[in-house]
Amino acid sequence: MSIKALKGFKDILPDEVGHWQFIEQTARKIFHRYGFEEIRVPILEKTELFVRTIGESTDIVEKEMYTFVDRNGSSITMRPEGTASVIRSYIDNGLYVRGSVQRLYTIGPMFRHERPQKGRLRQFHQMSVEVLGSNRATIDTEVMAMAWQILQEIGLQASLEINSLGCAACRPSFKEALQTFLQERIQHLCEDCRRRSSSNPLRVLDCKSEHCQAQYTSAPSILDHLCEGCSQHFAEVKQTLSQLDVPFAVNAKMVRGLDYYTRTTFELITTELGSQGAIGAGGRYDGLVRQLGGPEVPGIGFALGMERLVMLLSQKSRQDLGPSLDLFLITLGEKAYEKGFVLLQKLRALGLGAMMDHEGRSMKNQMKQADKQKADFVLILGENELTNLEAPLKDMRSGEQELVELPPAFEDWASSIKTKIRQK
RNA sequence: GUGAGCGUAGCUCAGCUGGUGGUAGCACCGGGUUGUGGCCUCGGAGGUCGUGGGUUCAAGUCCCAUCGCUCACCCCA
Repeated sequence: MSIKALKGFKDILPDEVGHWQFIEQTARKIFHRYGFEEIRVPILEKTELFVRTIGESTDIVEKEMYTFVDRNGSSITMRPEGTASVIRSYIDNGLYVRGSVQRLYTIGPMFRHERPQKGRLRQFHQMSVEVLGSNRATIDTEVMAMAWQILQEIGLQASLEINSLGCAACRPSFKEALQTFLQERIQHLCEDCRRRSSSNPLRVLDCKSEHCQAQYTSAPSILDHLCEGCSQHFAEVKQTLSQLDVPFAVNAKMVRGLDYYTRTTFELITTELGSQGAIGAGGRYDGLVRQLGGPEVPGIGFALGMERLVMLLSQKSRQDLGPSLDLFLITLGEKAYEKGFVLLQKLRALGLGAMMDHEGRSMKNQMKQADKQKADFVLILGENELTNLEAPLKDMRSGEQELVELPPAFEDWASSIKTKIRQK
């Protein structure tokens, strides 16, 4: 029995890695355009970090974390999301002294022990972004506009839904109103909603049951309970999103799975991935830094799900994004192979992408390899070429080929070949 | 955690009411082209039919168990 990868853990194979690189490169380019800097944080953290930030009674913390005791007896966890670690690092390293506003992004694997399905793995990858140190609504808009632009430049479509969850001042009154509403019709609700009505009432609004949703059409809306500050903030977010021509829809029933969110929350949603429609999501978390022992610093961030982006992209385009090669060197016979092997290395030292066959395959086979590797040129080196000191250089796109002189001094071959290739 | 579906070549899959594993497609190797790719054509190699048990003269096919994968619920990126 051969050894298989763990359930929910997947290899990203050479054939698909081009999509990953394209998405990452596009995103990095845009992050930098918006003044974000990369930060790389550890994959393991003390368990306490996630319990305190994400929330003790969330699904993530209750049943999805890879948590274990290390050899020293301390409880550590493989990060289930990125924000907590970045905030920890921000406080840990006193990054607020670098400037009052920090714009950070990080890309890497996250781990959640869930039942795998389409678009949901146990190890998955996120690109996540945080802005720390500003509570202006325009920052919320800027961040959403950036997420929007990344999708556009990758060539994907999604809809942006936004909501406001209020703040410590106004959310309690909404929670109370909602709970009263739920109590009044508790017997009409599904089992899950009954349970949630006391443990996490906001969550019921997200219920999938049509019967429950019918009830909730008349439920109190968080947007009616926002305090003046939150209300103004949300109004400004909507207004500036429109000014920047970012299309959005308000979804007053949107709830997020992490407890730390305040005010603006948003999701980027697609209908083309089956049941896992969120390809990106985030929101504001104004109390979080303080809560973790840092200064009173507001923050906002979001994460994009790499696997989901890759899936969308490969559904859309079948184009091959793999790397190409400058030259494939065909050798015929052992003597040519030996010379060619040294020449190959010289070509590479000059900065050319170059490959050859090492298995003594036929001419036809070597041409096929050149084609498969997307070589721009092929140089053919056999007994004749070695004696005549000239070799055919074939342009694989046009099919044309010309003889290039091979200088008697072996060392000069590579640069003369490079010159020929670069001329084209 | 709950439910459903599926495990046959490296990949995607045929295989009817049990009766000798498919000239199947893609990929791979070779020939057609004594030294020129993509297209075409001919040939070749490649399998403990997931595993274990049961029924039967006979099991890829039926039954049971087990492992694995997938999708959905839930949750979320």
